[in-house]
Amino acid sequence: MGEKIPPVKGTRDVLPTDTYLKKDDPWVRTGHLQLIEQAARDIFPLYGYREARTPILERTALFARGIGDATDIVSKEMYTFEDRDGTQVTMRPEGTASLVRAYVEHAVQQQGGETKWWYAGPMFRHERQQRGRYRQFTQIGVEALGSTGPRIDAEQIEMLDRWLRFLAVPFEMHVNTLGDARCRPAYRTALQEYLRANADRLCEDCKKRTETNPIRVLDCKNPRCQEVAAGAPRMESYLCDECKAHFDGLRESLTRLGVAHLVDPKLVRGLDYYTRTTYEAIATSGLGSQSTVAGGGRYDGLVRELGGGDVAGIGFAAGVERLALLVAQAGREKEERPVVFLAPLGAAEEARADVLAKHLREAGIAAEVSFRGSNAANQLKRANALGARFALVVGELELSSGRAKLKELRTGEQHEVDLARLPDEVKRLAQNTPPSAA
RNA sequence: GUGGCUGUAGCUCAAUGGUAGAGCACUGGACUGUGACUCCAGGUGUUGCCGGUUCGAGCCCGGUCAGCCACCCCA
Repeated sequence: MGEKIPPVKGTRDVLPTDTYLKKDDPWVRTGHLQLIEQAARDIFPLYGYREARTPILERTALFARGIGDATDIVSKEMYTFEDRDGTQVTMRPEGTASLVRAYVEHAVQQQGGETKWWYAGPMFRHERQQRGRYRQFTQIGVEALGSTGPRIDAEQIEMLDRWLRFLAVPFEMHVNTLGDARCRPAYRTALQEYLRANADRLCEDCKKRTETNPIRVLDCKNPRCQEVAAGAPRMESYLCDECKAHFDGLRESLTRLGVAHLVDPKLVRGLDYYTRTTYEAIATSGLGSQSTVAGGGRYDGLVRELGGGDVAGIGFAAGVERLALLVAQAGREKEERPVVFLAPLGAAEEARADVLAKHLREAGIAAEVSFRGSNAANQLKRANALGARFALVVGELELSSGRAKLKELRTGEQHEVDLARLPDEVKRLAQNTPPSAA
């Protein structure tokens, strides 16, 4: 026997049932992911977003330039390697850069108007894993390109709000503004000067952050740093007129659309490309310290940075595994179970059952046949374990008479049916008695 | 990348340094053709891995790997 080959660290299997999963595994089933994805697939097109699929593998330069060299993601978390022809390639750590590359590559700007895309797929970051953080994880995200005003920001935030509320996830929507290329530098400088003057009261990390990413200091969990942060200059008072108008417009729109939100001046996003609007949906319970369930913002300079025109954009990305943890806790899941379980008692009956199953499936009814050649009791036990709604025992009597008893497992009630018309009979009975909630 | 905690059967867990066990689940039977309740029977382990201490290690020690939690960062 060969040795067992373990999975790569930080990667996980998602399986349809959890009877073989460990109890303290904060993990989820395929059904949880499917519920989340299906909801996105249903809701996003209502807002005009259409699906785009881009490669998982991209040139390293795309992320280095798009996300920012100095960010943690680019500087220490990317899965990067040299392709056989010498090209430096990276397994994507996020989706926005790729979508913008595709937008530029195909000169989508020439079509005019807004471009709204959504995407779903695996992302890779080499981080130490913990609850809600994995090296391969899944994001569902959207990007809206070609519009500068705050109304589209509000529409997108309302869409995220609707999606999360449909999923019954407990969350709060936080919004903030980071200013733009004109007013952010002035604020950054003022903040840095303030932080340097108070460096003796900052933690070691924040002393570094003062130079690399001073806005992050505002978000530090260290109580002493928070005291310093409390007295720091505020972005609000440095916003240029345009940025201030944009933020005011966003909040008005959100209120008009009925989106509950709170302004969070400490909301800072880690990627370099964000300007003006930033927002995050933060879980209020159920997750550990990785409680951001979706985050996004405006990136008005990114398209130009990646070789395109002067095109504004805004998008968000949601962590599907984090959502799934919450959906699992709420007990919500897309279920797939057989409607009819066929239990044949001998070789001739098995042959007939196989064909009966085919007829049921042709009629759109989920059917499973036993392949185990066991007695009726054990096959019924199997039908019950699978959660089937009906069981049909096929024996000599049924073969000769062409009639059988269709047993409803929840109630134990048996209905006499004509095998030649089995799909119709099942449909008729399924209508009369609603499926059990269990 | 740093720190803490934890690794025993598919799962949940026992086992004063002295023969590795139970419950659940699974499979079969009681019931030669009717599940969920009941009863009976069956099997499984390189005690994560490597080394050390010891007459003897699942237990003690060191290392390592993995998982979880937190820092950091982010989805």
